[in-house]
Amino acid sequence: MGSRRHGPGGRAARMRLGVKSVRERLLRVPGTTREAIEVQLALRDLVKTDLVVDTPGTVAGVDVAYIAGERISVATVVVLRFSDLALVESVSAWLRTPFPYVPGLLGFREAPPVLEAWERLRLDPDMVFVDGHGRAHPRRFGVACHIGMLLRKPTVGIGKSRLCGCCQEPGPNRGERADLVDEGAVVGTVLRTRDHVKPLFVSVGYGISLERCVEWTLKTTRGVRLPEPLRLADQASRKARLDRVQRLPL
DNA sequence: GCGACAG
DNA sequence: ATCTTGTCGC
Repeated sequence: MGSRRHGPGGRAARMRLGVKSVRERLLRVPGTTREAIEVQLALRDLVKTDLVVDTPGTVAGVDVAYIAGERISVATVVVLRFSDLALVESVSAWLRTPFPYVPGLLGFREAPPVLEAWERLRLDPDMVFVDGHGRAHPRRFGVACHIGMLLRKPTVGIGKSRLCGCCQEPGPNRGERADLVDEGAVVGTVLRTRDHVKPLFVSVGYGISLERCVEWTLKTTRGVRLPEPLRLADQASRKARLDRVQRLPL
């Protein structure tokens, strides 16, 4: 129990900010892009990779849809049983969109509505899949890190297209991969989840290793390119969006 | 100055 | 992300 092994993500960093302050910074709507970037730089080194993780019992998928020219955000969280990927819970919440879309600052836009939905959950998922990059981000703090740190859950970031970094073309078959390298660092894995289909960009969101992220991504993907938690979240998200339009038309 | 740029 | 019809293919 020495005071030795406290890296950048440990006690020292938390004492500089305070865990409460971290939550506030993650949820406060920045007034400028400059301010948003400063928050990311202050929190990037608090992204843990060593949370205690057993094989998850349940896994969540989160996604956000937009209405009326993006003025309203509809967030959805689905929960699946890890063993058979059966859907066991689905909740949604809508919010006035808090922040514009700016590449690299997606977390400030999607975290508020996602938290709103998350708090309506009856279950407490063991891990989370987020639709967007984690550390495969110019400042190593993509939306998956933002949401993972907020929820304090092992989180995987899944991007459908590249935000930063370079990579070789992975082999053509499911399971084949290539490192995603940005400024000399491996920030993610370009992973083929289906034969001859465009690969996904997998990266650490929060709490776990990149290897574990890849493992869980493959274990939750069947038949289609996207992992089941995200496929179902995407599907439920569109339904929730339609429900919202019909109830409170614009 | 020009191109790149998650969802 | 969203706006949008049909269409080519397994």
